[in-house]
Amino acid sequence: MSEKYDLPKAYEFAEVETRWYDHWMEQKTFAATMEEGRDSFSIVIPPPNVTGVLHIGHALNCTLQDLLIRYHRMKGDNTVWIPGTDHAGIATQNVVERQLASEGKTRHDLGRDKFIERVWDWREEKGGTIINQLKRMGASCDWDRERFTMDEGLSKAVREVFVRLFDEGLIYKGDYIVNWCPRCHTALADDEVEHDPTEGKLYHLRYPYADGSGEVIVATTRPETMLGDTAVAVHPEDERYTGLEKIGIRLPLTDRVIPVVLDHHVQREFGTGALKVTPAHDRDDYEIGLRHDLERIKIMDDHGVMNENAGKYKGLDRFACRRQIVSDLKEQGFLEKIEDYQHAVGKCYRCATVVEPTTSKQWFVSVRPLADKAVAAVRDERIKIYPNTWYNTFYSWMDNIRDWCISRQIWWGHRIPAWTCEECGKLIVATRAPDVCSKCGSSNLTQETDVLDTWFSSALWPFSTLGWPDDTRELETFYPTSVLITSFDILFFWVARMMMMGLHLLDEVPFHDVYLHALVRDKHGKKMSKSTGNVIDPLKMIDQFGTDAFRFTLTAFAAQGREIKMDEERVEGYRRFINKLWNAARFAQMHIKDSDPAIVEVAGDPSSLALPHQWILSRINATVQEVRAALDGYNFNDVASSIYQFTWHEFCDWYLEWIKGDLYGDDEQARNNAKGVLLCVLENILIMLHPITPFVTEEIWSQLPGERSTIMLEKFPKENSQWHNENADQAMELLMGVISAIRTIRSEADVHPTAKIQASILCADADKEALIHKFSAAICSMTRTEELHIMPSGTVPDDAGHVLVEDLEVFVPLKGLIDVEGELEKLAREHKKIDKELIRVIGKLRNQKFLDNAPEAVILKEKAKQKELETRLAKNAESKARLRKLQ
RNA sequence: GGGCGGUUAGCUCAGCUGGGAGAGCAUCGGCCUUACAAGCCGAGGGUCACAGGUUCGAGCCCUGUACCGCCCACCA
Repeated sequence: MSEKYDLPKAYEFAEVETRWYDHWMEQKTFAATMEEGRDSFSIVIPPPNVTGVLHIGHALNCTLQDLLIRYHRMKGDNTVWIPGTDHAGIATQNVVERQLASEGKTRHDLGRDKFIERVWDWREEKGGTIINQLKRMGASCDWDRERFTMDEGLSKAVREVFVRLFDEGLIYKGDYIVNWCPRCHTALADDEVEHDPTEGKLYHLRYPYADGSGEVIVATTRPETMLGDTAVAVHPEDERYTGLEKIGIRLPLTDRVIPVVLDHHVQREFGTGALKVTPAHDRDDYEIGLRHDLERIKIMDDHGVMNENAGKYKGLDRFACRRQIVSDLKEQGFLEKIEDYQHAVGKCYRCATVVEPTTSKQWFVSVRPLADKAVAAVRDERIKIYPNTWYNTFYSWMDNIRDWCISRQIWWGHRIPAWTCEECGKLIVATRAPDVCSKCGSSNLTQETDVLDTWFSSALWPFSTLGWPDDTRELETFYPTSVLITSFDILFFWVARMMMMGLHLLDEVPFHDVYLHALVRDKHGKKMSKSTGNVIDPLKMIDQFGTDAFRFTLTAFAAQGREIKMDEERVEGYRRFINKLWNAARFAQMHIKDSDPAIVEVAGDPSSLALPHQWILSRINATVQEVRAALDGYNFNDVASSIYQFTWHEFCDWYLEWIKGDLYGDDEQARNNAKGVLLCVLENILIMLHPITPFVTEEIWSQLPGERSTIMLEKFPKENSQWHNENADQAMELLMGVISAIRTIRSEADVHPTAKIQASILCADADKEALIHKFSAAICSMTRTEELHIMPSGTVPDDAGHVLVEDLEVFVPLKGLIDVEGELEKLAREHKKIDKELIRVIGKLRNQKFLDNAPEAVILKEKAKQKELETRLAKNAESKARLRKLQ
C-alpha cells in the first residue's frame, strides 16, 4: 500500500471496515505480547452467552474494552484481551430443546449423552454468531485465545475448584428449600428469580379448630398449598389465639389434624394474624418448620403436578388444582372470601414460569468465608469500583449473602464430579472418575446427575482462561487482570463471585478495577425490549452509519452513571464527525501526499514557528493530557468530547483555515512549516482517535506520506512540554476574538458574505497592536476585509458596527446598514446583564469578610472583573449614544 | 419497609477538591467562500425541581419536600 493518492471524496465505511479487519486478522495484530520489562494490561471479556445475539449492551461493553485495549497496546504495554463465550446452561438447553420440539421430540427421547452431543453440534453450527458480531464491532481480541466455559481446559479448572472447595468443607450437599422452575426442571438461585408485581387473588380460608369449638381464618395466595400444610402459626403474644396451641386445627379437605405453633415471624396485623404453614413449599414456612420441627409434606412433583400426597388431586397441574381446591373449599363452606390482590410473584429469569419453592437435595457453597475475603479486598482498595456509587450496594449485598445453591437439574453444563458408591453409600468427590470405591472397593459407582450453575464456571473465568490450574506464563504475565468492564446488573451474579474465587484459590484479586457501565435504554429512558419494540439493533446502526460512528456515539454516551438514553440521531451526528475528519484528512492529503514524512520534524521545536503553529501544538498537547487523564479515570465521555472539540472546532475551524494562506502562498519556508505541522497534528489526532474509531483512522493513516505499518502499534502521544505555550494560547484568543467580532458585525448588519468591507481596531496596547498588525493579512482573508486599520486611539464613527474584544474596540463602518433599533435593544439587554454582574462584584469587594476569607487569587480576579465590567459599561453607553444619533 | 440514583437550555446530557452556567442536537438569520451543504458564518435560549440551612460565596456541602427511576427484602 505504498502508492499514495488523494482520498476519495466520500468515506465508504463498509468496504474499509471489512478490508482492514481482515488485514488485522491476517497480520495477527491483536495477538498478545509477553515481553520482559513492559507493563501488563489485560482484560477478560465478560463471556456472552453462546446463544447470544449482539445487543446494544454488548456493543457498549465491547467498545469500552476495545478502547482501553487499543490505548494500552499503543502505550506499549503487554496487552491481551481474552474473548470467549459462556455455555449458558439453561438458555442453551432451552434453545436445543425447542429445536427438538419442532421435530416432535424431547431430550428424554434422545437420552443424556445424545442430547449433549446435539448441543455441541448446535454450538459448532450456530455458536459463533456473537463472536462474528463482536468482530464487526472492531474488537481487537486475541482471537487465538478464544475460550468457551465448557472447553477442556476450563472444565478441568471447574473440577479442580469443586474438589478443593469440597475438601475444605466449603461445598456441601443438603436438603433445602429452593426456587424450583417446573418448566426448566431445575433449582434457581435467589437472584435468578425475578419478582413481578402481579394481579392475583388473596383467598381467605376457614380452618376449624380440632375440637370444633371455633375456627381461624387464614389467608393465602396459593390455596393448593394447603394440602401440604403441617401447622398454623400465630404470634406468641396474640391474645386472640391464647391456648389454641393445645387444641390444633382440623385441616379441611383432609383428615389431618395439624398443630398450632407460636412463632415471632407471624405479623399480627396481617389478616387475622394466623398463618398457614407449608414447610415444603414456602421459604418462610420452611424456616418456621425447622424451628418447630414440623413435618414437610411435598405435594407436587418436579413438573408442578400434584403428587400422591395430594390425595384425590394427584395428577392435576398446580394451577388446575388451585381452581379445583377453591371450588371444593367453597362447596364445603371453608371459603370465607376472595379478594383481588396485587403481590410479587417469583418467576424464572429464563422462561418466566412461576417459580415453585420446594425442598430438594442440592449442592451449596458456603459463601460466608469467601465473601469476607472479597469484602476485605474492596475495603483495602485492592479492588476499586467505578463509579464509586456502587460501594454501598456491594457491601450491603455481601453482608446479607446466603449460601449459593450451585446444583442445577439440567443436562447441559459441568456435571458435578461426585460419585456415590451403590454398595456402601460412600460419597466420592474427585477431579477424575474413580474406578472403585475408596472405602469398600466396589466398582458400582454412579455419578451425580446434576450439573453446576453456569456462574460457577464463569466465576473462574479470569484465571481459567489464562491456563489455571497449570502454572502458565500467561497467568504470570496477566493475572490479576487490569480491569473488568461489565454491566452493573451482574455485579452479584458474576463480579462478586469472581472476587471470591480468585481471592480464595489464587490468593490474589482477579482484577484491580471494576468499571460498571450503565444500562442502555431507549431515548425515553425505557428499557429496551422486544415486546415494546423499542430495541435498537447495533448491527443496523453499523450498517447505516458505520462501526466508527457507532463506537464514537457509545463512547460519548458512556458517562459514569446508571443509564444511557440512546438516541439514534446521535449516531447520525457522530457520523458527521467521521465525515469531517475524513475531509480534513483529504484536505491535508492534497498538500502533503508527495512530501517526505520527515517534514513533521519542524514541529519538534516550535519556538521558531509562526503563532498559529505554536498555538495548535499547544492545544493538541492540552488535548493529549485531557484524553489520557480521562482514559485513566474511565471518563469515556470526556475522551470523546475532548477529541471532538479539538478536532472540529480548533483544528478544522481555525487552524486549517489559518494555514491556507501559507499552503497556497509563495513563501516556501512558510509552506513547508505549514505542511509539517499539519501532518504532525493530523497524525496525533488519528492516533488519539484510533482506540475509538479504529477503521477510519487506519484507512487515513495508510494513505499519509511514507511507508506506514498499522496505526494500531503507533505510540500513543504523551505530554510534550515543548508544545505547551500559554502565550500562544492567549495571542490566538485575541486574534480569533477580533475575527469573530468582525464576522458578527457583518452578520448582524446583513452584509453579504462576499462583500468587501473595511474594519478598524482601537488598541492602546503596543504588543497587541503589533500582533494584530502582523496577522492582518490572515484576519482580512478570514473576514473578507479589504483594509484593516489599527490605531492606538480614536473615535468610533456613529454609523459603525462595534464590538468590544478584551480591551480592544473593533468597528466596521456601515453606512445605512445598521439596524439601529435592533442594536439598541441588544445593548439594553447587555447593559442589564453588566449591571447585574457589577452589583454582585462590587458588593463582594465591599464585603470585608470576603476580603478576609477569600484566597488572594479570587480577590484579584474579582477586581479585574470589576474593571472589565466598568469598561464594558462605559463602551455600552458610548455605543448607545452613537446609535441614538442615527435614530 | 430498607437502600441507591436522578431533577441544569426545547431535547439528550457534561459540570473535577464550592470562586464569573457548558456541549451536541434542535431553533432562527445569512451563505454552494476552491477539504467537507454529511458543510461554513452568525444569533437567540437556563430562578441549575422546590423550601430552608452552612459559608464571604452554593448547580456543587447539609436538612427537608415533591416528582421520576432502579435495586434489595418481601406481609402469607
